Order: sequence, then structure tokens, then C-alpha cells
Amino acid sequence: MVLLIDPWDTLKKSIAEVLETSFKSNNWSKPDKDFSFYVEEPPDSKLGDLSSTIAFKTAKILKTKPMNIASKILADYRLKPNKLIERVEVAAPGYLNFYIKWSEYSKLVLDSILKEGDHYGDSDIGSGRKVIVEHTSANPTKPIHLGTMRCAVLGDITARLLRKTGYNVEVQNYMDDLGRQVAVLAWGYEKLSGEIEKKPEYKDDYWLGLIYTAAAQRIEENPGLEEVIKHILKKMEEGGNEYANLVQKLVYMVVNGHLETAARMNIFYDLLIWEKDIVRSGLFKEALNKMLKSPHVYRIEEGEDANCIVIDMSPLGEPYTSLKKSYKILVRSDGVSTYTGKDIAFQMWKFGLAEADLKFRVFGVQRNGRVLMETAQEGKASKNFGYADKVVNVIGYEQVLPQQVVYQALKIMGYEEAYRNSYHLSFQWVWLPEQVAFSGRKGTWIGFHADAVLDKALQLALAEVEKRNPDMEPELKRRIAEVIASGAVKFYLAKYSPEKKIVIEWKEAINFEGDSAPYIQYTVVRINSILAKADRIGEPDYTLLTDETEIDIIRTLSKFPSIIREAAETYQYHLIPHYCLSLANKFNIFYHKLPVLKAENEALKAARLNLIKAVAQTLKIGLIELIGIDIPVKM
RNA sequence: GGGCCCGUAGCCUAGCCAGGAUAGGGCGCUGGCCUUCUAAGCCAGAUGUCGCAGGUUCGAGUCCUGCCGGGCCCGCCA
Repeated sequence: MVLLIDPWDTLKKSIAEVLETSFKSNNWSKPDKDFSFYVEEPPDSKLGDLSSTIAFKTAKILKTKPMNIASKILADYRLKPNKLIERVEVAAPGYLNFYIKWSEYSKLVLDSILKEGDHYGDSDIGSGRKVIVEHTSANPTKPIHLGTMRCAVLGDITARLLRKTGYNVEVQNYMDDLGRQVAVLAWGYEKLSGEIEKKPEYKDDYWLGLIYTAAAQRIEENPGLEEVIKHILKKMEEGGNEYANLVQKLVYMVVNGHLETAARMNIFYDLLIWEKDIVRSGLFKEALNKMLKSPHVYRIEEGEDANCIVIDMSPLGEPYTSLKKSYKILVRSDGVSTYTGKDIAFQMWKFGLAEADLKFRVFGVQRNGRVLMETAQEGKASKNFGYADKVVNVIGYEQVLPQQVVYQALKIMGYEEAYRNSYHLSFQWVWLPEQVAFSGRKGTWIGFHADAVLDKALQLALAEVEKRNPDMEPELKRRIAEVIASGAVKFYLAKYSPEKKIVIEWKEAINFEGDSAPYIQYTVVRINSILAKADRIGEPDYTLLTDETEIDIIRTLSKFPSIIREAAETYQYHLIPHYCLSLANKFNIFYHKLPVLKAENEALKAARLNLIKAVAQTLKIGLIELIGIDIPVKM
């Protein structure tokens, strides 16, 4: 049984109780919302640790001045004090300020954290339900660039956070191996691989990316080549021929490159899904038959869209009724499904609403020791994949409407539950300096693909490690530099709110100071170094932790479970990086002010040792477990 | 034409969903702190019409309306 301790929430609830008790005993009419809604944090801890503005909000209904209401609540509180609250004050023009009894609360917080260990912050919100997180899903024609990497990072943190909150998580990476782009790559490989030489230092995905970009440009200049591409596409669809085999080979080369890059950032997957297998599995046909049972899915008989099968979105009202056509085409007049159609079918499969004849086999073992599976016609059927209770698709913001269409389609077809449990985690793309967009075709990715950024970061990190630890053995230096470099880049992509566009700035992307992963890593390394010097921790007396820097740490520590829950429930994953920064900062302030090993007495020393141990432990959960950034042994 | 997202100091950003007390960080800048637990750190300082204009409210960065600037979406493309 997982312990579910949330000290901050406990505190807020007990204050809500104070409010509720007073309202009841005065026979005041209840406010609109739950009492805990009226418990907030004052801007400055001098004004209390928690406060309430309930007196303002109910003044009108109760026909009394806020000051009177607040005073009455205070008087009622005094009749029935709470053991976690030191005192309550009323401040003009009607604030209620609550001061925590730190001698009690600190012990509660630190005891629970040390007892729970790595499980601090765990919850059972998911109660074992299955969630599928799809992310990355990059075109397999070039290496992953920073934009795609942002998608991967957001998806990775989503998966980690959902695991922490009690979900059974399956991470999928969807690969379009039938699209025009791979046909272009195949053509380029045939015609240009002599011209664009593979140098030994090139990774496969980088080399093929160069070929793809050159090929795309060549084809753009020679419209006549379009026919050749069409021919390749046809062969690919037929399968079992030279082109189909070539494409498979190339796509595997690229995807292996993607996986290697992702692994550098501690990002791993459970299942690779090939579009080719989806198409051949009969999934779409099966799903379409189910869709056609809905009165809102039908074939158009006349007009410009004659012979198309469409889904009528008009029952949903705005914004669909104001589209040019209030329906979406699922099957073209030539019988081929559209992207939207396929996407609806795929989403149905994720929820187990269409089973399809999908087969699976082992793709390989990842660096973290976990097996990666892939769909394959030669594989075996399995019920381990799909059948999700909840689906999170991490996809760019430009697909907001298409994704909405997919989810709404589920609703229209009567899959209300699936509709409600579908979430599109959208994010803005990463832009190159000078606001240039990433483009595979134009080759703007060259030099800004994730590997290049990581390599550049590694170089800089190595120089820093060298400067600080000249005598360290080279292999260790390199390992430490790698952890610092990849951590810095991953953190950079994780710390911004997803709807914010990122324009790459080298100084920010490869930053080892300030709001960065190395700042947090350094903090943990620092704590570990102190802990290593302490032979044994005696009997702590937490009531001695009275300095504001100590109190501030305990306060922040105690909020961790609440932050995790909020991040997971509202999909605001950047809350985690920000929390880690804030906790690290609070420790560093304390560190510069007060001694640990040379504390005035043994009981205080033990209390401080446990305090910093709790900080290190919490930062490790945040950084390693939730963001997927390792911490070096030394810095 | 309809819709979505962003606009907070020279630069980057949190806070906006659930309105509250002097708008938090970081980079850069100025000045301090390593014979004392790792200076990738800490302290002090300067820098703000929270895009603009109205409105709602006892109270607006936060809610509503209109506008401006930037990005995006509205296909028998994916």
C-alpha cells in the first residue's frame, strides 16, 4: 500500500475546517464553493503562512462588513484551536491570516518525507488505470530537431508524472513509413547517396537527413520527378518489392537514430507503431464499419463531395457549424481514407474500441534495460497494447482543430467515455534564431538537430568539468559532462509553459547557471557531499529549526505532493521544473546562512542533516524520476 | 470571413483556469562574499505604462468587450 501523504493539503483542509465550523455555528449561509477554495497563500509569510479572503467574498450575502466576519471567525477559532496552527490574526480590511505551528508541522513533514523515501509524492489518482501517451512521432526522414525534442520531452514528463500518480502508462511513438516524404528519401538514397558521401562521424539519421533535404530540393526544382515519386509510393503501398524493402531499411536506420538521440535525454518508449501495419491490419475498415452505425456518419450521394464518407460535426454546434463544410471527409471518393479518418480509427484502437489484426514483436532493448516493441506483420497478437482508459496525444498546436475533430467524432459515435478521456497536449514549436522555422525540406534543421545541440552542450560541459576537476580521470569527466549537458538541454525544453513559443537562444539552451538543470544537480551534489561527511545522524530535534531559511525549506518540501497532483491533473508539466528550482534555491540560501556539520549542538545538527537529506531526496524525485535528468556524482 | 494561442524590465520567463495585501525568477548590468559543509553558489543594487482602450468589482497582470502586434488553423494534404 502506497502512503499518500500530502502535508500541505492536510494543512489547508484543517483551515477550511476552521472556516466551515464558524460558518455553521453562526448559521451563515454557505458560500458557493468548497471552503478549501477560500484558503490561499498570502504574498509574504509575514502576513501568515496561509490566509483567507472569505470575509470579502461573503460580506455582501451576510450583509456585514468583512472585518466583522473575520473577527467572528477568529473568535470562534479560539474556542476550538487546531494543533497545527500557532495563531490566527485579522488584518484590515478583512483578511484572516493563519500562522503555522512549525514545532508540530516540521516534524510531521520531515518524518513523513524520510519515511516515504522515493515514494514521497506518490498518489493513486490513476488507481492503476491504463493511459497511453503518444509522443515524438517524427517523420522518419531526418534526425530529431529541437522542436520534435520538445514534443518528446513533454511526452516523457507526462508519462513519468502519470506513473507517479498511479497510472499504468504505455508510451507510443507513431511512425509514418508510408508517406510521400519517405518516398522522397528512398529516391534520394538511390540517386544521391554517391554524391552525398557518408562520413564516418555521421549518424545514419543525419546522413539520410542530408540526402532527404537534397532530394526534396531536387524534386522541387524538377517537377517531372513527381511521377517517379508517385511510382515509388505505389510500390510502397503494394509491399513485398524492392522499394518497399528499401524504405523499410531506411526508415529503420532513421528511427534507430531517433531512439539513440532520445535515449541521450533519458527518453524511452514501449511501442513503435508503423503506419504500414495499421493500414494492413484492417483497423480502418473495422473502425469505419463501427462509425457507419452512427447516423452522423454517411456517404454523400451528390455534389462535389459525391461518394465520400463523411462525419457530420454540426450536432456539436460552434465552431464546426462555421467551418466551410460542417462535415469532415473520412473516406475520399477514390475509397482511400483521409488522415482524419485514420486518426479516428487509431484513437478508437487506443481505447480498445476497434481491435484490428495488429501484431507485435520485439524491436530491441533500450539503454534503460526495457524492451521496446514494434508492430509487425510477422509478430504475434497481444492484448497488452491498447485498451487504454485514457489517452494523451502530444502533438503540435497547429493540430488543435484536427485533434478536436477526432475526439468529438468519438462523442458523436456514442463513445462518451473515450471522448472525455482523450487529451491533446498541444505545444508551440521551437524556432530557430531570427524566427526561422524548422524545415526538413529547406534543411534549416542542419546544425540545430538535437544531436548537434547535445554535442555542443557536451563540449561546453566538458570544458567546465575540466576547469573544476583537472585531476579527474577522463572517462569520469566525460560521463559527468554528458549528464550535465543533456540535463541542461532537456530542462530548457521542459521549463517553459507549452503554449509559449521558444526561439532558440544558445545562451539559454546550453545554460549551466541560474534557472537550469545544472543548478539543481549542483545543489544535490552539494548536499550529498555534506551528508557524506556526517558519520551518523543522531536524535533530531525539529523544534530547533526556527530560522526563516529552514522554515522556508520545510514549507516548500511539504508542497511537493500538491504540486505533483496539480501538474498531473492540469497537464501543466512545467510546474515540476519550477518547483525544483525553487526548492534548490531555498536550500542554497540556507546553506550560505547556517552551518550543518558545525551546528551549535547535536540535536540541531541532526535536525539539519535530516532537513537537507529530505531536500536531496525530493530534488532527486523531481529531477531524476519526474523530469528524467540524472545527477552526477561530483561536479 | 470564422476560430485558437502568445504579448509581463534590454532579453527570457512564472503568476492568468478558480480576481485579493509591496507583480516572483533567470540572463545581462553595478557592487560585495571562498584560510569555515563544492563560488555551476550566495548577498545588495539599478531596470516594469503587466500590448492599448474601455467595462465589471470594495479590489484587475488575472474576468468581460473592442482594438493593436506576432504565430497558427479552417483541404477528397499528412
